[in-house]
Amino acid sequence: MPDPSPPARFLSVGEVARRSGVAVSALHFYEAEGLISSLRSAGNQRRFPRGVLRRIAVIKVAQRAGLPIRRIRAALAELPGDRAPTADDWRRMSTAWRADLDARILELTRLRDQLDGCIGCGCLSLADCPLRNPGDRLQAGGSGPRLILAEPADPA
Amino acid sequence: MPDPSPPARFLSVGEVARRSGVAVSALHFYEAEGLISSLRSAGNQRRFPRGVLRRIAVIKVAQRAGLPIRRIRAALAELPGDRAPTADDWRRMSTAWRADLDARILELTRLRDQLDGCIGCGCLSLADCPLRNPGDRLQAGGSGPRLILAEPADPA
DNA sequence: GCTTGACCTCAACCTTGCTCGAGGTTTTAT
DNA sequence: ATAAAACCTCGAGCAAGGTTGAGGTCAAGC
Repeated sequence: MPDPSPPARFLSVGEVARRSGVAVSALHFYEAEGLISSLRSAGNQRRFPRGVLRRIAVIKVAQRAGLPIRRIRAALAELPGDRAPTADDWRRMSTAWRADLDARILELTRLRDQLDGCIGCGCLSLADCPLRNPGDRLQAGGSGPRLILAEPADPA
Repeated sequence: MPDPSPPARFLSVGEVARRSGVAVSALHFYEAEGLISSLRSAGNQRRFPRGVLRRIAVIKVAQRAGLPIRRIRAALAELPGDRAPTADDWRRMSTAWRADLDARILELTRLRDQLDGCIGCGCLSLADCPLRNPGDRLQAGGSGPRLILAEPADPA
């Protein structure tokens, strides 16, 4: 085996766990989900290329941003598995995620502003409160006021 | 039989579902979780006071803000079940939620700014990248994943 | 007075992102 | 050579926030 003083080219799952702060079970899970991949030793133990640490860092950032595994997998699939990612690789990925982040931030900010506007007004009970009609979702109805306060049964 | 013109004082679960846009099963769930409550008819069917619609509106807003059921239940517990909530009731509740929203918005915004600063730099692989060391160790990832506090990332 | 639809309870299942344990093998240290 | 630590697979379980279905009851219309 190679001597341990220079950084080993491959890492065991335990080392990756220690260095990344991610549990071994999570690494197994990530591999099963296709977020990371490994070679196997003669005895069937995982051997991760060092680049896996960077991939895991990416995964953690993406999770902070609230992205689901599917999206992360899709993004990572664009990154090269062998060579180090180029600046362009990062840019594409982070740009896509920025859009997600922007959308989430915008929604929360709008909600907060509406909450501010509604503080103390109690208008949640009214049909025209912006908080109650986030996306202008108006249920289609026949005739008459078909908002929250409609009385008769009105099956679609 | 009661004439249907004046709004009935009590609503069946189906009516509440229709008017609130929440599934009957979810209403059962909310009741089991203590978010809403009902009386029962002679035949054991749920009869909701009209105020339940407002409570459900509150629940939906809180969920948009990303609050877990526990927090929503705690907030609703402060609201009067019988009389209509006062302006002060709303203010207390929305103020508390605003703090949550602010925190979430702040975290996402910071993440976005860091992502901008790191676009193309590839520095995720380095120990001093701000994205890799959020400073605050709070990285609860939504629902499901447990809180994993930072371990010493490669101190040796 | 019967049929239909809305309602009841309770239990099982779903999805996401993992963790935990059993039972067995490999690697490492002495 | 051996003991301990690390690793393997596979299945079950957890937590949140519900949905779905079975089996049975209630209420309303004709």
